[in-house]
Parts: sequence; structure tokens; C-alpha cells
Amino acid sequence: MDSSREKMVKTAARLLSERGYAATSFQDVIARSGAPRGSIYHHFPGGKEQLAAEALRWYAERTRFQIPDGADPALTAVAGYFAATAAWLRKTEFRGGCPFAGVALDVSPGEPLYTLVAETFADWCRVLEHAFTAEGCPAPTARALASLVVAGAEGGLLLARAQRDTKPLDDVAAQVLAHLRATLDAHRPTPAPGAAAAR
Amino acid sequence: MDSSREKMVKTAARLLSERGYAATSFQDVIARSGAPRGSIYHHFPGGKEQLAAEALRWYAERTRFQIPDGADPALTAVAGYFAATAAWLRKTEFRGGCPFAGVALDVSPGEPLYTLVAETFADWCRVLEHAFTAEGCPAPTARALASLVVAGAEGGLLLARAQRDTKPLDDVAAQVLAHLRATLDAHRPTPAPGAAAAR
Amino acid sequence: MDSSREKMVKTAARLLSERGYAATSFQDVIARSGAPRGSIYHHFPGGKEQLAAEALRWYAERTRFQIPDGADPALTAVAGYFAATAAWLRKTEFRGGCPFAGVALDVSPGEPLYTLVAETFADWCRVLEHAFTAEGCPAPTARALASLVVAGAEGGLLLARAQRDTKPLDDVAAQVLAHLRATLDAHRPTPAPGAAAAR
Amino acid sequence: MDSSREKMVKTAARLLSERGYAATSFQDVIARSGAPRGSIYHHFPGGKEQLAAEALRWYAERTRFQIPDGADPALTAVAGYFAATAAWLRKTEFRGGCPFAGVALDVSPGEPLYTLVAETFADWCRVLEHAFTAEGCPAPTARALASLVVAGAEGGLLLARAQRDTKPLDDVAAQVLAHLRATLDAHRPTPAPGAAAAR
DNA sequence: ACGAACGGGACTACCCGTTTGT
DNA sequence: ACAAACGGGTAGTCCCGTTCGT
Repeated sequence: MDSSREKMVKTAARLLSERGYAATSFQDVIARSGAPRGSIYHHFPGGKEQLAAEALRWYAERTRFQIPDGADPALTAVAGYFAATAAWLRKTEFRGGCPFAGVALDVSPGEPLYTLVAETFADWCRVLEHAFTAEGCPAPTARALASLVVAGAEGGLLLARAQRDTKPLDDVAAQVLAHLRATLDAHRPTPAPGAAAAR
Repeated sequence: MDSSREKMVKTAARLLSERGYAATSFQDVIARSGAPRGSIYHHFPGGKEQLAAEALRWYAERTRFQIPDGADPALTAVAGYFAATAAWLRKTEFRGGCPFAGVALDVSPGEPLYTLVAETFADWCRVLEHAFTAEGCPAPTARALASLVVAGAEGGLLLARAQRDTKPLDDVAAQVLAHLRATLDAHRPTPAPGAAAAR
Repeated sequence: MDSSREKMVKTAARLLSERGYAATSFQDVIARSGAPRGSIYHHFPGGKEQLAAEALRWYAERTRFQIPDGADPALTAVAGYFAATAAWLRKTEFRGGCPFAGVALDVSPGEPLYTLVAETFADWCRVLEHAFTAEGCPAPTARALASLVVAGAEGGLLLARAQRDTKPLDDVAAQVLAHLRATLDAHRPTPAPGAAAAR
Repeated sequence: MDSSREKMVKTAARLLSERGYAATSFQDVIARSGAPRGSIYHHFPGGKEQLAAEALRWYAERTRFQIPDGADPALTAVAGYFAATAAWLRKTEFRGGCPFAGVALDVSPGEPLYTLVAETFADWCRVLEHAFTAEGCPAPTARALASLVVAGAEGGLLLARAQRDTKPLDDVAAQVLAHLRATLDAHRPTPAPGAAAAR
């Protein structure tokens, strides 16, 4: 349904991730999505800003860290996220990125989009933080780790995109995961001595 | 001294870090730097792109990781860089950022600026890599750690800017430093048993 | 009817004939045609070049030599063309001219407009050539005469415009017509001897 | 001597003939002539207009119709002029032209350059007119023939340049010369009967 | 005589949001 | 829901003439 609208939102998300907010023109979205010209302001009376906002929300919803059940849920989620990002980069030939980064850097504090970006970053961190505390990590540490993960992902994406190689992103992923593992282990509810070997 | 030209370059670096490449207008640079309008083309025949390139180069030169002499040179350098970044953020009221990120996200692969960004990121990583290998870290690990540091810094900056709070950046710094310390220690040329306690 | 667009095309043709391509600003066209500024790019995505091309095509279509039926069709057509040009010059107070000349002199070979100019000149010559051959003139001579007519018209226009007097153009017309008459007569399918006097 | 100045004038004449007045930028002249930047307004306080005027004058002086002594001076002069023009076209690969045409079409009546163009055209015509009257042609006819020659040359140049082929110009030359010959002969001081055949 | 820089203006391209008519 | 056109605004390029220094 509402295929036109949806296509525009998706295309906008993609373009935001590729060129950032300022460099993404409304007409580019139309051209690339093949969406009808005349109904832009019917669908998005708020104009470019509204479209960007919806694109960001759409992207955020499908990109939240999925904390699975099972062993090491947090680590699995983080590893999965990094892997998915690397796969996405390859698939888009290193053109794709994160629309939030693209918006964050083109927009000044105070603008509505700015707030949206901040909230989403905070949300991502919160999800991770909960996952870490659920595994025994004290809250302050959990928050710090969450920031590390999100920052590492965004920064690694930036590096990998620039180098046109997923290596930097993979390296960051490995280091972050190693650190997570060590830190989580250190806070584990002291299992029976020697139980660590079970891993 | 080449006051006019220099002012434009510095101002451009600042604006690029605040709003990214696409959103930085040539006229903004003029307005903010107080530079004469008619001389732009005289100083920068290559136009906006040349100005941006020079701004990036100027910023890169003054922002290289300074590896000091003394104990733990690499850690000191990294810690210093994170601290300086946080201070810079506060000073600019969370408007400032990294011009390279601002350009990287607004520019498509193939453009000259893109290459410049990639090379600078690579250069930063190389400096750190050398510092880590100098402390006994094997090359592949050193490279991965370097990527972690740069990615953490860029990503942390992004988070902190969005939240208007240096906390995320400080958290990332702490975690990265902890991980660096642990990893470097693990590779240290096997000190006398029990020597680790001396730290 | 496509009033806005059409007005711009006509105005452009006029301005091209008055000032040439380089000196005709897009904004002049807007100002003089009263056309809306915002629609230029909508109507002419190809920009100034496309507008000029359409103006030239529009002018060419309405200015082709009209070869009439009846006695001496070619001569009548040529005479009519010269007369019309002279009238046009007077009407525009010696400001008007031929847009093709205005473009031909401002544009370098290789550019699309250049090709358009060349093709139109060739087309004009072809029409005249046919008219001359139809009256018994051998092809090479017909071609040469056609070139003489077109060159005489363009050159005469140039002279008359510069002098602000149609005299040079009228003189050229008279001489060209005399030469045409003589040459065509010489090639006439040998009428009864002495028939030439009948004229 | 004054090599700088002279180079600029010559280069200007060339550029005017190639692109017309409006499309010829002051900086193009500098770039192409290699002349020093700083002294333009020392040499040409009147700016672009003065430079163009001097270029036109310089060109006019070296391009006047040279009426030789000997048999058929007028015809020889005209034929020589057409031949020289065709040679010039080939040498410049059909880029060169007549700077007066380039100026005439880019400039509006009333401007000083406009007057200069008109005077030069008039001068050319006058020289030819004298040559024709000297051979027995009545004044009005001589004037008309002169206009035909100049118009044919300018128009033929236009055509040949556009077609990138000297053929149109050569054709025009042949026809104009044939007409001149015929007309001059008709006005010759009645030679001995049958003398016309001697030619 | 000349280079470097200034100062302001112009033009083309292009974009965003609105209105009008299907 | 959509297309076509309007209307104002801005960005980047580039040019001309001047003013400094040397």
C-alpha cells in the first residue's frame, strides 16, 4: 500500500546515509525513487525536514539492536550488528552509511532533526545498556560500554567507507567485542572456580 | 602574513566541522572570516573544493597524534587526544566537530576530497599503529587498535555532539584506554613475574 | 496555450539577434518576456543552451525561404527575403538581426549550438539550390548561387545594421538579384532566339 | 618594442574574431598572450573597450583592400582578399573570423565600439568604390558593388566557418567576381568592337 | 612596468515550497 | 493523488576595475 510514500521514505534514508542532509535534494529523492512529483507536499506537508525525520525514524526502527535470547545475548547482538553493517557496506559498494551520522553533521543544534538524532542515539545506547546490566554489569560501566559500541560502529563505518574496505570496521568490531567479553566476564556473578573454561 | 587567505582556511575548517561540506556555503566562510569576497577566486582558483581541501590539510597537520617520549607514550597520546577533543567540544558549545567527518559524509567516492579524507584517516591510523608496535604489539593487532582509537574518537565525537554532553566521549575514551592498556600489557616483553603489580 | 514558454523562446530569438549569444543573459530574457523566473529550469532543463537552441529552431522554421509558384519563383523568393529583412531592420530601428549570426560568432566549434547553426545554414542553402536547379541551373552553379544569396543576406544585414541604413542591404539585394537573373537566363533551356528580349 | 602591449592587441583581435566581444574576457587575453597582468590598466586605462577598439583598429589597418597597379586592379584586389580569407580560415582550423563581425553582433548601437565598426565598414566600402569608379563604373553602381563585396566576404566567412569548409566562401567569391567582371565590362569606355572577346 | 589583493557585481544553475488545475 | 507551473531565494563561478605595494 501507500507505495509512493514508502518508497520516498526509504530512498530518503538511503540518500541521507550516502550524502548527508544538506546534499540530499528533494528532487534527488523523487528522481531516485521514481515517486510522483505532485504529491510530495500532500504526503509530507512539512517538506524536506519531515521527510528526513520519517526516513530517520524508519531507519531507526529497523536497525535497533536486537537482543536475542540464548547465551551471551549482548555480545551476539553487537557482533551481529557489526557484521550486518559490514555486509551493507559491501552491498552498496561503500556508498551507504548511517543516515543519522549524515544528518548529525549537517544540522545545527536546536533544529528538530537534531533532537531526533540525539534521541535515537540515546535510545540505541539504552538498549545496549540494559543488555549489559542484564548480564551483571554495573550501570555506569554498562553505559560506557554502550557508548563504546555505538561510537565504534559509527566511527568504524566512517573509516571503512572512506577506505572502501570493511577491514577497519571488522577490526573495530573485533576489538570492541574482545573488550566487552573481558569486561562482562570480570563482572560476572562469580561462577564456580574453573567455570570460565566452559565457555 | 597571508592573513586573508589563512583566515579563510581556518574558518572553512571550522565550518566544515560544524555543518559538513554541503551545508557550508562559500559566503558563510567569507562572512565569518571577514575576508574579502572578490579575492576568493584569486586565492582559491579551484573554488569551494580547493578551499575545503586546504582546510582539511591545515586541520590534519595540527591534529596528528603527538606521540610523546616517556612512559606509555601511545596511551598518553590517545588519552591526550580524547581529552583535547572533549575540551574543544565544550569550548565550542558542542558545535565543533571533525571536519573530516563532515566532509566524508557529504561527499561521494571518486571525488578528490574523498581521497583526501581517506588518506588522512589512513595516516592517523599509521601513526598510532607505529606507536603500538613500538611498544611490542604485533602489527595486525596494532592496526586494529589504531582503527579502534580513530573510530572511537570520531564516533564518540558524534555521540557527544548530539547529546550536547562530553560524557559519551569520555566514556568511550575510558573504555578504549582500558582495552589498550590490557592489550598492550598482554604483549609486553614478559617482565619478571609479578612485575605487573608495579604499575 | 504554452504562453510563458513560447514568450521566452521568442524573446530569446530576438535578443540573440540583437546581442549575440554571450551577451544575452538569461535574466534579460526573463525581464523582457515577463516570464516567471522560477520556471526557467522547469521549461528548459538544459539551461541557457537549450533555450537558445529552441529559439534558433523557432526562428529557422519561420524564416525558411518560401519558394512560391508562378513566374521566376526563385528570384521572387530571394527578393522577398531581402525585402522582408530590410523591413525588419527598419521596424526594430536597426537593432534586430539574425540570431544565427549572433550565435555563430559567439560559439566555438564542437559545441552543440555550433552544429545547429551549421545545419540551418546548410538547410537554407539546400532550399535555394533546389529552386535554382528547378529553373535549369546545373547543380554546382546552383549551390554557389545559394551560398551567394545566404552570404549576401547575412553580410548585408551586418552592414546595414552597422550603418543604421538599409541602403547597403538593398544594394546587395539588387546586385545579387541581377547576377541571379543573368546566370539563370544563361542556363535557360535555350528559348527561341531573340526571346530574351521579351523579358 | 612595446611587445607586451602589442601582443595583447593582437591576441584580442584574434579572440574577438573567434568568440565575439561579449565572450572574450580580459583574462582570456592575458592568458593567451602571456602578457603581464598588472599592467593592463596601465596600457589600457579604458579597459576592455579600449583594448577591443585598438584591436579592431590594428586589424582594420592590415586588412584594408590593397588596390594594386596593373590590369584589373579592383578584381585582383577582391580576388586576393577572398583568397586570403579562405587561407586564414584553413590556417586557424575554422576558428578565426572577422573581429568586426564579432563586435558588431555583440554590441548595441550608441556604444563607441559600434561607431568604430560602422566607420570601418564604410571605409572598406569606400576604398572599393573608388577602385570601381576608377575603372569606369558610375558612382551608384560602384557603391552597390562595394557593398556586395564586403557583404559577400563577411557572409561567406560566416558560412564557411559554420560549415568548417571554405567551399561556401570560394563559391561566393567566384560568383561575386563573375558579377563584378560582367558589370565592370558593361561600363567600360566602349572599347573597339569585338575587343571584349579578347579577354 | 608589474604582481597581489580588494571590492562589488553579474550570471547560470538549482532548489524549496506554493498554487492551480486535473 | 498527481502534474505543471509559479515565485522567491541562494550557491558557486567568474569577471571587471581599482588599489596597493614593489
